[in-house]
Amino acid sequence: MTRWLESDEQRVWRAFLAATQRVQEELDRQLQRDSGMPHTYYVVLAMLSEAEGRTLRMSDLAGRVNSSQSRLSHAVARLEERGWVRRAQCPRDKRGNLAILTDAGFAALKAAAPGHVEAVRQVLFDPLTPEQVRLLGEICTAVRDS
Amino acid sequence: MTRWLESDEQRVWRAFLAATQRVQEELDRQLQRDSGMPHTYYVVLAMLSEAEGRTLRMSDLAGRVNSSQSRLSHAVARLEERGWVRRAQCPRDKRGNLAILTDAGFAALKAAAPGHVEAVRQVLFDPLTPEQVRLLGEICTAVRDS
DNA sequence: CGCAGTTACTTGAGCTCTCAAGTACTGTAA
DNA sequence: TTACAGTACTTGAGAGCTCAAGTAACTGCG
Repeated sequence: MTRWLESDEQRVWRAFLAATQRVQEELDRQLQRDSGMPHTYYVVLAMLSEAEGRTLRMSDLAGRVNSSQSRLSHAVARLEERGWVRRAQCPRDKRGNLAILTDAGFAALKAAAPGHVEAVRQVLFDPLTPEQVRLLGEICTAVRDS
Repeated sequence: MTRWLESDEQRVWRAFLAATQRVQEELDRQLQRDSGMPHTYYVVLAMLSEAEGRTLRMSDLAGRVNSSQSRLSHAVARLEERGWVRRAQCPRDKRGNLAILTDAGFAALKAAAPGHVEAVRQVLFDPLTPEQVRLLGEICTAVRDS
C-alpha cells in the first residue's frame, strides 16, 4: 500500500531537490574557488572558532556539524595536513581526541567568511521575503527534529 | 561591507543545513541499502522512465536531473555496466548520445520506488502540515528560479 | 577483580563527484 | 569551401564520502 506522491506533492518535492542542490553546489563552488576548501571544512572551522578555547572533542564536533565520526575524522586529518587544526589527547578520557583550531586555521576562516556569507545571502535569503525566511526556519526545524 | 547574518538568519541557515543534510542522507542511505543505488541514479532512471520511448539525449537528461554533463556521463556509464541503461547515437546530431532505459532498468526502478517514496514521506512530508508543504513549494521555487 | 559490552575514534577500500582537458561534430561567415 | 567558434559528450585524476572493520579505552556487573 504505497502512499504515492500526489501531483502537487511531486512538484514540491522536485522544487525542493532542485533548490537544495542549487544552494549546495553554489556554496561548494564558491568556497572551493575562492578559498580552496569544501563547505564541510568551512563548517568545521566555523564551529571550532565558536567553541571555548577553539577546541572541541571529535564526537562533540561531529554532532555540531551534522557529520558522521568517520567523515569528520577524514576531514580533520586533511585540515591537520594544512595546519588549520591540530589534535590533542583528551585529558579526561584517553579514548577522546580534541580538535583545536590553529591561528592559521582561524585566519583561513576569517578570509573565507565574507565571500561565503555573501554567497549564502545571494542564493538563499535574497530570493525570499522576510516572512518566507521565517516560515522556512520553522519548516526546517520541524524536518530536522522529526 | 559584508552583510553578516543576523542571529535569526543564522538560526534559519543552520536549521536549513541540518534539515537538508538529513533529507539527503536519509534518502541516500535508504536507496543504497534497499536497492543498491545512490539517489542520483534513481533520479536518472525516474526521468528516463517518464520520457517518450524511455529515451532522452544526454544533455536533456542532464538538465532534468540538475546534473553537470560530466556527472551524468559517469553515472550513465555505471548504469550501463549494470544493464539498466544503454546508449545509442542520436540520429539528427552525431555529437549527441541518447540514454535509453532498458527493461531491466525499468524493473529496478519499479522495485526501488515504493521504499523510496515512503522514505520521502517520512523525512519530508509527514513532519509538515499541508500548509507548510504548500509554502515550502513556493520557497523552493523562488530559490530554484532566482 | 575480570571480562563482556559499549563508546571514541581511525583506517582503508570502493564509489561518486568535480574540474580540466580532450575528441568529435555543427553552424556560420568570409 | 574552409576556417573557427561553439556545442555535445567523454575521460582521467584528484578529492571527499560511506561503509565496514579495526584498535583502544572506559563501564558495569557477576
